[in-house]
Amino acid sequence: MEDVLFDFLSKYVSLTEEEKNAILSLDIFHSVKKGTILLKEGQKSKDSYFVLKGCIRTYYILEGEEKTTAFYTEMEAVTPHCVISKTPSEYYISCMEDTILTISDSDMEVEMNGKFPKFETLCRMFSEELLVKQQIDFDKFKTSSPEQRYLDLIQKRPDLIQRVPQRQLASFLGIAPQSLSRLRARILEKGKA
Amino acid sequence: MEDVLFDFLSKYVSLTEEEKNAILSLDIFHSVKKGTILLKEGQKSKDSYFVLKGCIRTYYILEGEEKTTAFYTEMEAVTPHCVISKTPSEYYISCMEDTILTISDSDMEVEMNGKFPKFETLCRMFSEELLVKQQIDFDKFKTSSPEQRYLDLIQKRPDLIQRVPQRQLASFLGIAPQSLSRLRARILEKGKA
DNA sequence: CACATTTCTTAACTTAAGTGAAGGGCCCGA
DNA sequence: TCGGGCCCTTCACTTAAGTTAAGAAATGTG
Repeated sequence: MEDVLFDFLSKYVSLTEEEKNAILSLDIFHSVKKGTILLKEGQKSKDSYFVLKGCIRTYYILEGEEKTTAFYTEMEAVTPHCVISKTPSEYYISCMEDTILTISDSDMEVEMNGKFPKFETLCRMFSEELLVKQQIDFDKFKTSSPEQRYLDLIQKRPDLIQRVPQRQLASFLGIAPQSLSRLRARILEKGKA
Repeated sequence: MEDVLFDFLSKYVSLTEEEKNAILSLDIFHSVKKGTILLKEGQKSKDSYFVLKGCIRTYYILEGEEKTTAFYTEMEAVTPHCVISKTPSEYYISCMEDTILTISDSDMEVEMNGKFPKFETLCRMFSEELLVKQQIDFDKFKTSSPEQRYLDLIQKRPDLIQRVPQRQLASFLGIAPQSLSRLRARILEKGKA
Protein backbone atom coordinates (compact mmCIF):
# COMPACT_ATOMS: atom_id res chain seq x y z
CA MET A 1 0.00 0.00 0.00
CA GLU A 2 2.91 2.32 0.78
CA ASP A 3 4.21 1.80 -2.73
CA VAL A 4 0.90 2.84 -4.20
CA LEU A 5 1.16 6.13 -2.33
CA PHE A 6 4.78 6.75 -3.26
CA ASP A 7 4.15 5.94 -6.90
CA PHE A 8 1.42 8.51 -6.85
CA LEU A 9 3.57 11.14 -5.13
CA SER A 10 6.41 10.57 -7.60
CA LYS A 11 4.24 12.22 -10.25
CA TYR A 12 4.86 15.50 -8.42
CA VAL A 13 8.28 15.32 -6.73
CA SER A 14 10.92 12.63 -6.28
CA LEU A 15 11.38 11.70 -2.65
CA THR A 16 14.52 10.44 -0.93
CA GLU A 17 14.45 7.42 1.36
CA GLU A 18 14.72 9.76 4.31
CA GLU A 19 11.67 11.67 3.18
CA LYS A 20 9.72 8.50 2.56
CA ASN A 21 10.62 7.26 6.01
CA ALA A 22 9.50 10.54 7.52
CA ILE A 23 6.11 10.05 5.87
CA LEU A 24 5.91 6.41 6.99
CA SER A 25 6.77 7.34 10.56
CA LEU A 26 3.63 9.44 10.74
CA ASP A 27 1.58 6.25 10.75
CA ILE A 28 -1.06 7.59 8.40
CA PHE A 29 -2.35 4.36 6.86
CA HIS A 30 -5.74 3.21 8.02
CA SER A 31 -8.27 0.60 7.13
CA VAL A 32 -11.90 1.56 7.69
CA LYS A 33 -15.08 -0.47 7.44
CA LYS A 34 -17.95 0.28 5.11
CA GLY A 35 -20.38 2.66 6.77
CA THR A 36 -17.81 4.32 9.02
CA ILE A 37 -18.43 8.03 9.40
CA LEU A 38 -15.14 9.90 9.21
CA LEU A 39 -16.55 13.36 9.78
CA LYS A 40 -19.89 14.61 11.09
CA GLU A 41 -21.73 17.87 10.66
CA GLY A 42 -20.87 20.27 13.48
CA GLN A 43 -17.58 18.56 14.21
CA LYS A 44 -14.22 20.29 14.14
CA SER A 45 -11.50 18.24 12.56
CA LYS A 46 -7.98 18.71 11.25
CA ASP A 47 -7.92 15.52 9.21
CA SER A 48 -7.41 15.19 5.47
CA TYR A 49 -7.96 11.93 3.60
CA PHE A 50 -6.36 10.23 0.66
CA VAL A 51 -8.08 7.13 -0.70
CA LEU A 52 -5.79 4.25 -1.62
CA LYS A 53 -8.52 1.66 -2.11
CA GLY A 54 -12.26 1.98 -1.74
CA CYS A 55 -14.66 4.90 -1.84
CA ILE A 56 -15.80 7.68 0.46
CA ARG A 57 -18.44 10.32 -0.02
CA THR A 58 -19.27 13.77 1.29
CA TYR A 59 -22.90 14.64 1.95
CA TYR A 60 -25.03 17.28 3.58
CA ILE A 61 -28.27 16.74 5.42
CA LEU A 62 -30.64 19.44 4.19
CA GLU A 63 -34.26 19.44 5.32
CA GLY A 64 -33.80 15.90 6.54
CA GLU A 65 -32.52 14.70 3.16
CA GLU A 66 -29.05 13.44 2.38
CA LYS A 67 -27.47 15.43 -0.44
CA THR A 68 -24.37 13.74 -1.77
CA THR A 69 -22.00 16.19 -3.43
CA ALA A 70 -18.81 14.21 -4.02
CA PHE A 71 -17.27 10.76 -4.21
CA TYR A 72 -13.59 10.09 -3.72
CA THR A 73 -12.12 6.86 -5.01
CA GLU A 74 -8.64 5.42 -5.62
CA MET A 75 -5.92 8.12 -5.73
CA GLU A 76 -8.24 10.97 -4.80
CA ALA A 77 -7.89 13.30 -1.83
CA VAL A 78 -10.17 15.43 0.31
CA THR A 79 -9.33 18.19 2.68
CA PRO A 80 -12.64 19.06 4.33
CA HIS A 81 -13.70 22.67 4.41
CA CYS A 82 -13.56 22.76 8.21
CA VAL A 83 -9.84 21.96 8.24
CA ILE A 84 -9.00 25.13 6.33
CA SER A 85 -11.69 27.44 7.69
CA LYS A 86 -11.32 26.13 11.27
CA THR A 87 -15.08 26.14 11.71
CA PRO A 88 -17.44 23.23 12.44
CA SER A 89 -18.10 21.00 9.45
CA GLU A 90 -21.24 21.57 7.41
CA TYR A 91 -21.18 18.10 5.96
CA TYR A 92 -20.54 14.42 6.62
CA ILE A 93 -17.92 12.12 5.17
CA SER A 94 -18.57 8.39 5.21
CA CYS A 95 -17.16 5.20 3.74
CA MET A 96 -19.12 3.60 0.93
CA GLU A 97 -17.00 0.44 1.04
CA ASP A 98 -14.28 -1.08 3.18
CA THR A 99 -11.61 1.49 2.45
CA ILE A 100 -7.88 1.90 2.87
CA LEU A 101 -6.84 5.52 3.18
CA THR A 102 -4.32 7.85 4.70
CA ILE A 103 -5.41 10.26 7.41
CA SER A 104 -3.15 13.22 8.01
CA ASP A 105 -3.94 16.13 10.26
CA SER A 106 -2.99 19.72 9.54
CA ASP A 107 -0.49 19.86 12.42
CA MET A 108 1.42 17.01 10.79
CA GLU A 109 1.38 18.86 7.51
CA VAL A 110 2.66 22.08 9.02
CA GLU A 111 5.50 20.13 10.64
CA MET A 112 6.38 18.24 7.46
CA ASN A 113 6.23 21.42 5.41
CA GLY A 114 8.67 23.03 7.83
CA LYS A 115 11.10 20.10 7.75
CA PHE A 116 10.94 19.22 4.07
CA PRO A 117 10.42 22.05 1.60
CA LYS A 118 9.83 19.41 -1.03
CA PHE A 119 6.77 18.34 0.86
CA GLU A 120 5.32 21.81 0.65
CA THR A 121 6.02 21.86 -3.08
CA LEU A 122 4.12 18.61 -3.34
CA CYS A 123 1.14 20.02 -1.47
CA ARG A 124 1.15 23.19 -3.54
CA MET A 125 1.31 21.35 -6.85
CA PHE A 126 -1.35 18.92 -5.78
CA SER A 127 -3.82 21.52 -4.64
CA GLU A 128 -3.20 23.69 -7.70
CA GLU A 129 -3.96 20.69 -9.85
CA LEU A 130 -7.10 19.83 -7.91
CA LEU A 131 -8.24 23.42 -8.14
CA VAL A 132 -8.11 23.57 -11.92
CA LYS A 133 -9.62 20.09 -12.27
CA GLN A 134 -12.48 21.07 -10.06
CA GLN A 135 -12.95 24.30 -11.97
CA ILE A 136 -13.29 22.31 -15.18
CA ASP A 137 -15.81 19.99 -13.53
CA PHE A 138 -17.81 22.93 -12.25
CA ASP A 139 -17.79 24.62 -15.66
CA LYS A 140 -18.97 21.40 -17.28
CA PHE A 141 -21.71 21.05 -14.72
CA LYS A 142 -22.96 24.57 -15.33
CA THR A 143 -23.04 24.20 -19.08
CA SER A 144 -24.71 20.77 -19.21
CA SER A 145 -28.21 19.39 -18.77
CA PRO A 146 -28.79 16.63 -16.19
CA GLU A 147 -28.99 14.12 -19.03
CA GLN A 148 -25.67 15.26 -20.49
CA ARG A 149 -24.10 15.15 -17.03
CA TYR A 150 -25.20 11.56 -16.61
CA LEU A 151 -23.85 10.58 -20.05
CA ASP A 152 -20.55 12.28 -19.18
CA LEU A 153 -20.40 10.37 -15.92
CA ILE A 154 -20.78 7.08 -17.77
CA GLN A 155 -17.74 8.06 -19.84
CA LYS A 156 -15.57 9.55 -17.13
CA ARG A 157 -16.33 7.48 -14.04
CA PRO A 158 -18.17 4.33 -15.14
CA ASP A 159 -17.13 2.57 -11.94
CA LEU A 160 -19.18 5.00 -9.83
CA ILE A 161 -22.41 3.97 -11.53
CA GLN A 162 -21.74 0.41 -10.42
CA ARG A 163 -20.50 0.97 -6.90
CA VAL A 164 -22.82 3.73 -5.70
CA PRO A 165 -26.59 3.74 -4.93
CA GLN A 166 -28.73 5.48 -7.52
CA ARG A 167 -30.18 8.04 -5.12
CA GLN A 168 -26.72 9.23 -4.16
CA LEU A 169 -25.72 9.50 -7.80
CA ALA A 170 -28.84 11.57 -8.38
CA SER A 171 -27.95 14.26 -5.88
CA PHE A 172 -24.34 14.14 -7.09
CA LEU A 173 -25.82 15.04 -10.51
CA GLY A 174 -27.95 17.75 -8.93
CA ILE A 175 -31.34 16.11 -9.48
CA ALA A 176 -34.01 14.08 -7.64
CA PRO A 177 -33.70 10.27 -7.56
CA GLN A 178 -36.94 9.87 -9.52
CA SER A 179 -35.59 12.17 -12.22
CA LEU A 180 -32.51 10.03 -12.60
CA SER A 181 -34.67 6.92 -12.96
CA ARG A 182 -36.76 8.60 -15.64
CA LEU A 183 -33.73 10.01 -17.42
CA ARG A 184 -32.12 6.57 -17.55
CA ALA A 185 -35.30 5.10 -19.01
CA ARG A 186 -35.35 7.90 -21.60
CA ILE A 187 -31.77 7.18 -22.65
CA LEU A 188 -32.50 3.45 -22.95
CA GLU A 189 -35.53 4.24 -25.08
CA LYS A 190 -33.43 6.39 -27.40
CA GLY A 191 -30.83 3.64 -27.68
CA LYS A 192 -33.46 1.15 -28.84
CA ALA A 193 -35.04 3.40 -31.46
CA MET B 1 -1.79 49.57 -5.69
CA GLU B 2 1.26 47.70 -4.36
CA ASP B 3 -0.03 48.22 -0.84
CA VAL B 4 -3.36 46.66 -1.73
CA LEU B 5 -1.52 43.54 -2.85
CA PHE B 6 0.75 43.38 0.17
CA ASP B 7 -2.15 43.93 2.56
CA PHE B 8 -3.83 40.99 0.95
CA LEU B 9 -0.75 38.77 1.09
CA SER B 10 -0.21 39.62 4.76
CA LYS B 11 -3.30 37.55 5.54
CA TYR B 12 -1.23 34.49 4.66
CA VAL B 13 2.41 35.24 5.48
CA SER B 14 4.37 38.28 6.65
CA LEU B 15 6.86 39.43 4.08
CA THR B 16 10.18 41.20 4.67
CA GLU B 17 11.16 44.29 2.70
CA GLU B 18 13.54 42.15 0.69
CA GLU B 19 10.75 39.78 -0.25
CA LYS B 20 8.44 42.62 -1.15
CA ASN B 21 11.12 44.14 -3.34
CA ALA B 22 11.66 40.80 -5.05
CA ILE B 23 7.98 40.76 -5.91
CA LEU B 24 8.01 44.36 -7.10
CA SER B 25 11.05 43.75 -9.27
CA LEU B 26 9.02 41.24 -11.28
CA ASP B 27 7.04 44.11 -12.74
CA ILE B 28 3.73 42.29 -12.50
CA PHE B 29 1.33 45.24 -12.27
CA HIS B 30 -0.70 45.96 -15.36
CA SER B 31 -3.56 48.15 -16.38
CA VAL B 32 -5.86 46.72 -19.04
CA LYS B 33 -8.73 48.28 -20.92
CA LYS B 34 -12.28 47.02 -20.87
CA GLY B 35 -12.78 44.41 -23.55
CA THR B 36 -9.17 43.23 -23.62
CA ILE B 37 -8.90 39.50 -24.14
CA LEU B 38 -6.25 38.10 -21.84
CA LEU B 39 -6.50 34.50 -23.01
CA LYS B 40 -8.07 32.88 -26.05
CA GLU B 41 -9.30 29.38 -26.74
CA GLY B 42 -6.56 27.25 -28.26
CA GLN B 43 -3.80 29.47 -26.86
CA LYS B 44 -1.02 28.20 -24.63
CA SER B 45 -0.21 30.53 -21.78
CA LYS B 46 1.72 30.48 -18.54
CA ASP B 47 0.06 33.54 -17.06
CA SER B 48 -1.93 33.76 -13.86
CA TYR B 49 -3.98 36.80 -12.90
CA PHE B 50 -4.83 38.56 -9.67
CA VAL B 51 -7.42 41.33 -9.86
CA LEU B 52 -6.65 44.45 -7.83
CA LYS B 53 -9.40 46.59 -9.29
CA GLY B 54 -11.99 45.79 -11.92
CA CYS B 55 -13.49 42.56 -13.19
CA ILE B 56 -12.55 39.78 -15.55
CA ARG B 57 -14.52 36.77 -16.71
CA THR B 58 -13.86 33.31 -18.10
CA TYR B 59 -16.10 31.99 -20.84
CA TYR B 60 -16.35 29.15 -23.31
CA ILE B 61 -17.77 29.35 -26.81
CA LEU B 62 -19.99 26.29 -27.19
CA GLU B 63 -22.06 25.85 -30.33
CA GLY B 64 -21.43 29.47 -31.17
CA GLU B 65 -22.73 30.67 -27.80
CA GLU B 66 -20.71 32.35 -25.08
CA LYS B 67 -21.00 30.47 -21.80
CA THR B 68 -19.69 32.49 -18.91
CA THR B 69 -18.59 30.31 -16.02
CA ALA B 70 -16.78 32.68 -13.65
CA PHE B 71 -16.19 36.29 -12.70
CA TYR B 72 -13.14 37.48 -10.81
CA THR B 73 -13.27 40.82 -9.04
CA GLU B 74 -11.18 42.69 -6.47
CA MET B 75 -8.78 40.40 -4.55
CA GLU B 76 -9.58 37.31 -6.58
CA ALA B 77 -7.13 35.19 -8.56
CA VAL B 78 -7.26 32.88 -11.54
CA THR B 79 -4.76 30.39 -12.75
CA PRO B 80 -6.13 29.15 -16.05
CA HIS B 81 -6.42 25.43 -16.61
CA CYS B 82 -3.89 25.54 -19.47
CA VAL B 83 -1.13 26.86 -17.19
CA ILE B 84 -1.27 23.75 -15.03
CA SER B 85 -2.15 21.16 -17.67
CA LYS B 86 0.19 22.69 -20.29
CA THR B 87 -2.41 22.17 -22.97
CA PRO B 88 -4.17 24.76 -25.16
CA SER B 89 -6.86 26.72 -23.36
CA GLU B 90 -10.46 25.62 -23.70
CA TYR B 91 -11.80 29.01 -22.73
CA TYR B 92 -11.40 32.75 -23.00
CA ILE B 93 -10.61 35.32 -20.34
CA SER B 94 -11.58 38.90 -20.94
CA CYS B 95 -11.87 42.19 -19.08
CA MET B 96 -15.36 43.37 -18.19
CA GLU B 97 -14.10 46.80 -17.10
CA ASP B 98 -10.88 48.77 -17.15
CA THR B 99 -8.93 46.58 -14.78
CA ILE B 100 -5.75 46.70 -12.75
CA LEU B 101 -4.26 43.29 -12.18
CA THR B 102 -1.05 41.41 -11.67
CA ILE B 103 0.15 39.01 -14.34
CA SER B 104 2.66 36.42 -13.25
CA ASP B 105 3.85 33.55 -15.35
CA SER B 106 4.63 30.09 -14.03
CA ASP B 107 8.38 30.43 -14.67
CA MET B 108 8.43 33.44 -12.35
CA GLU B 109 6.59 31.44 -9.75
CA VAL B 110 8.96 28.52 -9.96
CA GLU B 111 11.87 30.91 -9.53
CA MET B 112 10.28 32.74 -6.60
CA ASN B 113 9.32 29.48 -4.93
CA GLY B 114 12.93 28.36 -5.20
CA LYS B 115 14.34 31.58 -3.77
CA PHE B 116 11.77 32.25 -1.05
CA PRO B 117 10.21 29.27 0.69
CA LYS B 118 7.75 31.67 2.23
CA PHE B 119 6.43 32.39 -1.22
CA GLU B 120 5.66 28.75 -1.80
CA THR B 121 3.87 28.60 1.54
CA LEU B 122 1.81 31.55 0.40
CA CYS B 123 0.87 29.82 -2.86
CA ARG B 124 0.03 26.59 -1.10
CA MET B 125 -2.19 28.27 1.49
CA PHE B 126 -3.89 30.36 -1.12
CA SER B 127 -4.71 27.49 -3.44
CA GLU B 128 -5.85 25.29 -0.57
CA GLU B 129 -8.20 28.05 0.48
CA LEU B 130 -9.51 28.55 -3.04
CA LEU B 131 -10.03 24.83 -3.40
CA VAL B 132 -12.28 24.51 -0.38
CA LYS B 133 -14.14 27.73 -1.22
CA GLN B 134 -14.82 26.47 -4.68
CA GLN B 135 -15.93 23.12 -3.32
CA ILE B 136 -18.49 24.87 -1.14
CA ASP B 137 -19.71 26.91 -4.12
CA PHE B 138 -20.02 23.79 -6.22
CA ASP B 139 -21.92 21.96 -3.47
CA LYS B 140 -24.26 24.90 -3.10
CA PHE B 141 -24.82 25.01 -6.83
CA LYS B 142 -25.69 21.32 -6.98
CA THR B 143 -28.14 21.50 -4.13
CA SER B 144 -29.97 24.67 -5.23
CA SER B 145 -32.56 25.61 -7.83
CA PRO B 146 -31.75 28.38 -10.32
CA GLU B 147 -34.03 30.73 -8.36
CA GLN B 148 -32.25 29.96 -5.10
CA ARG B 149 -28.88 30.43 -6.79
CA TYR B 150 -29.93 33.86 -7.98
CA LEU B 151 -31.18 34.84 -4.53
CA ASP B 152 -27.89 33.63 -3.04
CA LEU B 153 -25.97 35.69 -5.56
CA ILE B 154 -27.87 38.82 -4.52
CA GLN B 155 -26.71 38.14 -0.97
CA LYS B 156 -23.14 37.09 -1.62
CA ARG B 157 -22.06 39.19 -4.61
CA PRO B 158 -24.59 42.00 -5.05
CA ASP B 159 -22.03 44.04 -6.98
CA LEU B 160 -21.95 41.45 -9.78
CA ILE B 161 -25.62 41.97 -10.53
CA GLN B 162 -24.89 45.64 -11.15
CA ARG B 163 -21.68 45.40 -13.08
CA VAL B 164 -22.32 42.42 -15.31
CA PRO B 165 -24.72 41.93 -18.27
CA GLN B 166 -27.75 39.79 -17.51
CA ARG B 167 -27.01 37.20 -20.20
CA GLN B 168 -23.59 36.53 -18.71
CA LEU B 169 -25.08 36.22 -15.24
CA ALA B 170 -27.55 33.72 -16.65
CA SER B 171 -24.93 31.31 -17.91
CA PHE B 172 -22.96 31.84 -14.72
CA LEU B 173 -26.11 30.60 -12.94
CA GLY B 174 -26.39 27.71 -15.38
CA ILE B 175 -29.58 28.86 -17.15
CA ALA B 176 -30.73 30.58 -20.34
CA PRO B 177 -30.94 34.40 -20.38
CA GLN B 178 -34.71 34.30 -20.93
CA SER B 179 -35.08 32.07 -17.89
CA LEU B 180 -33.23 34.59 -15.76
CA SER B 181 -35.52 37.37 -16.97
CA ARG B 182 -38.59 35.32 -16.13
CA LEU B 183 -37.21 34.23 -12.80
CA ARG B 184 -36.52 37.85 -11.84
CA ALA B 185 -40.07 38.81 -12.78
CA ARG B 186 -41.34 35.92 -10.67
CA ILE B 187 -39.35 37.05 -7.64
CA LEU B 188 -40.58 40.64 -8.04
CA GLU B 189 -44.15 39.39 -8.24
CA LYS B 190 -43.72 37.43 -5.01
CA GLY B 191 -42.21 40.47 -3.32
CA LYS B 192 -45.32 42.54 -4.15
CA ALA B 193 -47.86 39.95 -3.04
C1' DC C 1 -27.02 62.50 -34.06
C1' DA C 2 -28.57 58.46 -36.39
C1' DC C 3 -28.01 53.86 -37.46
C1' DA C 4 -26.79 49.16 -36.44
C1' DT C 5 -26.14 45.85 -33.02
C1' DT C 6 -26.82 43.77 -28.92
C1' DT C 7 -29.42 43.07 -24.76
C1' DC C 8 -33.44 42.59 -22.09
C1' DT C 9 -38.15 41.44 -21.67
C1' DT C 10 -42.39 39.14 -22.73
C1' DA C 11 -45.18 35.57 -24.62
C1' DA C 12 -46.60 30.99 -26.31
C1' DC C 13 -45.27 26.51 -26.67
C1' DT C 14 -42.33 22.36 -25.70
C1' DT C 15 -39.68 19.65 -22.80
C1' DA C 16 -37.90 18.11 -18.64
C1' DA C 17 -37.43 18.23 -13.71
C1' DG C 18 -39.91 18.39 -9.01
C1' DT C 19 -43.42 16.17 -6.24
C1' DG C 20 -46.47 12.84 -4.15
C1' DA C 21 -48.03 8.38 -4.27
C1' DA C 22 -47.96 3.48 -5.12
C1' DG C 23 -45.94 -1.05 -6.18
C1' DG C 24 -42.18 -4.43 -6.64
C1' DG C 25 -37.79 -6.21 -5.32
C1' DC C 26 -34.28 -6.94 -2.04
C1' DC C 27 -31.85 -7.23 2.25
C1' DC C 28 -31.79 -7.73 7.15
C1' DG C 29 -33.23 -8.86 11.49
C1' DA C 30 -36.72 -10.65 14.56
C1' DT D 1 -39.68 -17.52 7.20
C1' DC D 2 -42.18 -13.63 7.73
C1' DG D 3 -42.39 -8.67 8.08
C1' DG D 4 -40.37 -4.02 7.94
C1' DG D 5 -37.76 -0.87 5.78
C1' DC D 6 -35.21 0.90 2.02
C1' DC D 7 -34.33 1.52 -2.75
C1' DC D 8 -35.65 1.76 -7.39
C1' DT D 9 -39.12 2.41 -10.74
C1' DT D 10 -43.32 4.14 -12.64
C1' DC D 11 -47.25 7.20 -13.05
C1' DA D 12 -49.93 11.41 -12.90
C1' DC D 13 -49.68 15.97 -12.01
C1' DT D 14 -47.38 20.51 -11.15
C1' DT D 15 -43.87 23.65 -11.85
C1' DA D 16 -40.09 25.57 -14.04
C1' DA D 17 -36.65 25.78 -17.56
C1' DG D 18 -35.57 25.49 -22.77
C1' DT D 19 -36.83 27.33 -27.21
C1' DT D 20 -38.45 30.27 -30.74
C1' DA D 21 -39.97 34.58 -31.87
C1' DA D 22 -40.96 39.44 -31.59
C1' DG D 23 -40.60 44.00 -29.92
C1' DA D 24 -38.60 47.54 -26.78
C1' DA D 25 -34.57 49.40 -24.62
C1' DA D 26 -29.87 50.26 -24.32
C1' DT D 27 -25.33 50.45 -26.24
C1' DG D 28 -21.78 51.46 -29.26
C1' DT D 29 -20.03 53.42 -33.76
C1' DG D 30 -19.39 56.11 -37.55
